Amino acid sequence: MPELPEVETVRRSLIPLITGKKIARVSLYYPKIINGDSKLFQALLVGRTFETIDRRGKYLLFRFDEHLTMISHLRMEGKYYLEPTVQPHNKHVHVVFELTDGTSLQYQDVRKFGRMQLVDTGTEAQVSGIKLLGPEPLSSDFTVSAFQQGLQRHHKAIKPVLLDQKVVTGLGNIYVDEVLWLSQINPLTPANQLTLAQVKELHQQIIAELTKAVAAGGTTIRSYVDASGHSGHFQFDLNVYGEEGKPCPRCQTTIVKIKVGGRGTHFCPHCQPLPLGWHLNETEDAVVGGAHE
DNA sequence: ACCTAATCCTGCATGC
DNA sequence: TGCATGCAGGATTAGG
Repeated sequence: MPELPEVETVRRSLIPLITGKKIARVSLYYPKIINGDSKLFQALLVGRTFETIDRRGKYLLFRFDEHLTMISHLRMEGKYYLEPTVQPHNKHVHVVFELTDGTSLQYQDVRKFGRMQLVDTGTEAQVSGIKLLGPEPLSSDFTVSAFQQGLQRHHKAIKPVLLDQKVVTGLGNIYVDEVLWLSQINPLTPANQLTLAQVKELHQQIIAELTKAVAAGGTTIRSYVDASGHSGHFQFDLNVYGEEGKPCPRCQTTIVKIKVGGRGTHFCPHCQPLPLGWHLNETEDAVVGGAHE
């Protein structure tokens, strides 16, 4: 599931493969991947040359000549790679960008959740999905005070607040669980109840963790690979995600998995104690209230 | 305005 | 073995 480090790794690995190449034709095998008019999408890309790729949060921004930008979100399992021919690699390839040199850039997405759309370069910031994104966590915009102000506006649990991309963008389910463990903050803690010390710690851990994960080429769980087919290495640095039932690397207490905001959530009940008033019942659901029956 | 649940999809794991 | 069921989840949308 690509989060910021994986999307960034895709961006970096894809740039040298496609820069300067020209599109001869676009084949669509699942038009729903395209937001807006899919015929227009195909027509506008013919004759365009890839210039570079930028990134905003988890969105890739493919830059072409003629002020054209293709916004692409990989969602769960989207992948790009270069094929030596124009034939689709397999049944999960939904978009083929045929290049004038006889090769093709192919987009594969087993779950068909990914989306692409074309905009005039420079207008991408107004597109829904990008418009409301919070600061880039690895940029100077992501300050402690901006982070604190963002958290202050939410009284729901910190986990869904970090997932919704508005306070800070780029974190997904894996890295949220990891940074909360690193910061020793329970995922159910109301965002506006974090102490200043906790906000500072979380801010620093988000930056440190994402920086390390980018350097490791991302995290490969299930299926992620970059544009050259390489797996990431950061899965070996995970402490809680997917580790339910195993000992916490810090205190040896058994890691538990619960649902928070509808998402699987891993944490250490000792290092990340539940907020006041919460407890886990026998099926490890987090519930509010006393243990009385 | 706020929050939760359902939605989209497929592959894989589980259970009978 | 085969079939049904459930689970995974990012972002959007529908509903309360």
